[in-house]
Amino acid sequence: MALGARKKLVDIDLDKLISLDDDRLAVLKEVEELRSEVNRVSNDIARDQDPALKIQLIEEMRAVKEDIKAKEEKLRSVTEEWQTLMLQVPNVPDISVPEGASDADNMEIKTWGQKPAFDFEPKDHVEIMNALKMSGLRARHQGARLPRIFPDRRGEGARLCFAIWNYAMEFFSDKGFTPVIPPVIVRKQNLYGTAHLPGDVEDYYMTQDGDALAGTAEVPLMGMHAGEILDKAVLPLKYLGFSPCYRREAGSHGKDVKGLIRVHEFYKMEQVILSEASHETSVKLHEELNRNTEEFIESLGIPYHTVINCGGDLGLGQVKKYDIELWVPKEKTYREISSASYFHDFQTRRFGIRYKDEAGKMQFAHSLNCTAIPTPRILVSLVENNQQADGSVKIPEVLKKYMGGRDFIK
RNA sequence: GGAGACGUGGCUGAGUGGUUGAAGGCACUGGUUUCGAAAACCAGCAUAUGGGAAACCGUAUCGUGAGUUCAAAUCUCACCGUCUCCGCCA
Repeated sequence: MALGARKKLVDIDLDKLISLDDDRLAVLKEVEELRSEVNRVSNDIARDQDPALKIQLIEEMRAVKEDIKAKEEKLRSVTEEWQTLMLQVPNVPDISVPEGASDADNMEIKTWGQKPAFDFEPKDHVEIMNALKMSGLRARHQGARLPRIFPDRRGEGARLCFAIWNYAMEFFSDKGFTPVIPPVIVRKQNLYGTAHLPGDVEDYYMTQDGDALAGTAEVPLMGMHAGEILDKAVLPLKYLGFSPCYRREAGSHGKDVKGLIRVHEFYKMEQVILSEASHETSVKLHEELNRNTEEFIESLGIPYHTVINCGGDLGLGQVKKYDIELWVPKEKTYREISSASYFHDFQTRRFGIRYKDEAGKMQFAHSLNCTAIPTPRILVSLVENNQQADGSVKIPEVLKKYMGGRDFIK
């Protein structure tokens, strides 16, 4: 655990946690012994017919009860402290995860596609989309600060989004995913379940009722089966969630804010899987999830590379993560478009999602998730890679039938 | 927004203060029977946690949390949720 935490650069005092746990168990034992006595004597009181003896026993138990109250209070405070620390304990990263502090240390493991060679000066997506009236991108959307209200997509821009959604719906349904349109107003409890919390609460938009707007469909989709005991035969459960996503991006410090790269409100299709509790299965499904999205991007013909995320770039619950990053010609760099991670039973323990195995033993399921497609971020690479000398944008073959059979947006 | 009803194990459904972790049924598991199956009959069958090699024992759990009591599924309060009717809206 200590090595795992160090690899993730998570600062946690495990020795303190262990000693807190010892304290907790010691007090718990005392409380349970006293409760046991009360239970035993209470039964005697019920059975015994002698009124005088009854009164005596009741008096005795009254005193024991006071004792219990004091010890329970101690148990409560120790447990609270213990719980707070427990929630900060990270899942152990896989041995194949490279060391590193930030996304700069992620390792490229694959590249695909031919980067476009333009015989004209290429424009960035803001210029292209403005010229084609695909969005209401204004000056304030091009600055160094992330605008609170983000640009719309209109006309061909809106149509292109629907084309992508429709195509993605078909593509991922064919791979056995059940489409779900989940609620995005979620209880905070669900954010603890997915291990987005405890973290920075400032990252979430909250409602007057204390609920949060989810930053990804992963949150409500995982919550769908909270507390359930699943039939093993239904595993793996594969869902394709489609939802708006809300992120305050409180800690992004003006990074990647230009145009449609990073926005507070976007739409995302997300692959979520609940599987049997087997490391081998998790690994297999993880590769599969990531491959699904790679295939999807390949079918759109956009050059990309895949990286394996380093320890410092992993979330609290993630065992391993791949990011797919698409080529952005104008910036001459790759931009993240997808994240595929698996969690073993880290999330399902918190949600209480279980099933009975062949031996009749209760098991916590494993969970995984991976971006299918985010809009509008995908538009950045799609538009820039497919731009033509005349300012038009070539529509990828697979999207044509959703764009009225046309070849270009002009 | 108004009025009422209700939340019990994988499901269904009894249970209004005292060996009730919880009757009965369904489902499931094992057995008897059968050439095999069905049916029938018999037996078993909640979860978490602490101790134990195990058998087993302790504790907690009847929507959630608090309270009353020697003792709570059962009484009180708050919250969450479901259902029905009315109103409003689409």
